[in-house]
Amino acid sequence: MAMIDKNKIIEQLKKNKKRITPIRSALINILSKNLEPLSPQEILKKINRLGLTANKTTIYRQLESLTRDRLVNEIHLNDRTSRYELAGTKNHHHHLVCLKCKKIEDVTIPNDLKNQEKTVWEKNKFKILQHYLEFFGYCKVCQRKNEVG
Amino acid sequence: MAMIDKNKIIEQLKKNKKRITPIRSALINILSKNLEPLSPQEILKKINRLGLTANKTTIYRQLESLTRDRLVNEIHLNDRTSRYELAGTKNHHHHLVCLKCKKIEDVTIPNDLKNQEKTVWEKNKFKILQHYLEFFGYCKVCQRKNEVG
DNA sequence: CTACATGCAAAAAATTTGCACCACC
DNA sequence: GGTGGTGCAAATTTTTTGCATGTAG
Repeated sequence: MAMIDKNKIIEQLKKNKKRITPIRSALINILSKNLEPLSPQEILKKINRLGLTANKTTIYRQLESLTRDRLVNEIHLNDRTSRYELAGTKNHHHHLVCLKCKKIEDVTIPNDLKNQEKTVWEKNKFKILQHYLEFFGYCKVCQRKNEVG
Repeated sequence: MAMIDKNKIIEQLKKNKKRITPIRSALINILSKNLEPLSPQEILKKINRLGLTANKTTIYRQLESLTRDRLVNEIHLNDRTSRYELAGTKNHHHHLVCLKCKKIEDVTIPNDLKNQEKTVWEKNKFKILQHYLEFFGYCKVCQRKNEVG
């Protein structure tokens, strides 16, 4: 998976009258380099590790703003924090969360949930705009480490 | 959808050396009568409304205990709180979350995600133990209220 | 310059922990 | 009567808000 095209994001930000500040830039960099969705705290740590001292409030506000602009997606896995990943430049995908090592992989599914969504429409007349689908289990590596419990 | 069989739960609780206290009983009652997954606060309010004054700590501990015993499932939708629903007596299902009125419906899908899970296995060699699938959109009622935005 | 961003402090919300007391079984 | 269960207070964690100040465009 190649580096995500940051220019598109910058362009979009300018269009929305958002400035390219050091912190926002770093945040987008971090999200684009990380394959896993990150929590605000994780992002904050990574930013601080770059020498940029950012305040948690700023991170929350950035993430909120970027989510509103649909440049970032907020997702909820089975822990009690929100997680964020770049949107738009990534294709629609789902996550494989390893219950052992906590690693999170992306996965795309051909045709995705078209059939299921059709079923839901027919059954419930519910108009689906989006779905979240997350899988939990054991990754390739952890399956090998003898027992899984 | 009929009333959920509480006897099974009671039985299971006894097997696990858990007592049938008024609060636990009320909690299970509430979860069994509610079609939507509830947050700890919502549960607390409902319990208090029954005249039972319960402490939030107790609710959290009950939910943790019941989740450990697999009598209750903890799920995360797109708000920032955990939600709980009875497990076991309900079949595997998913949720339709209305973005307008916030109502949550259950939905079951024939064959569920068998094909998708097969694909994931073939692609990633990830051993899936469970999945969460939640749909977001507009419910039948809210679709009618002219515009959706 | 000026609208957007940031930092700081403080509040609010969500969750956890310690300890003493209480009550099912 | 002994092992859970509960309440209360306080600590922690997560998220939000208000206000003064800073800075990119």
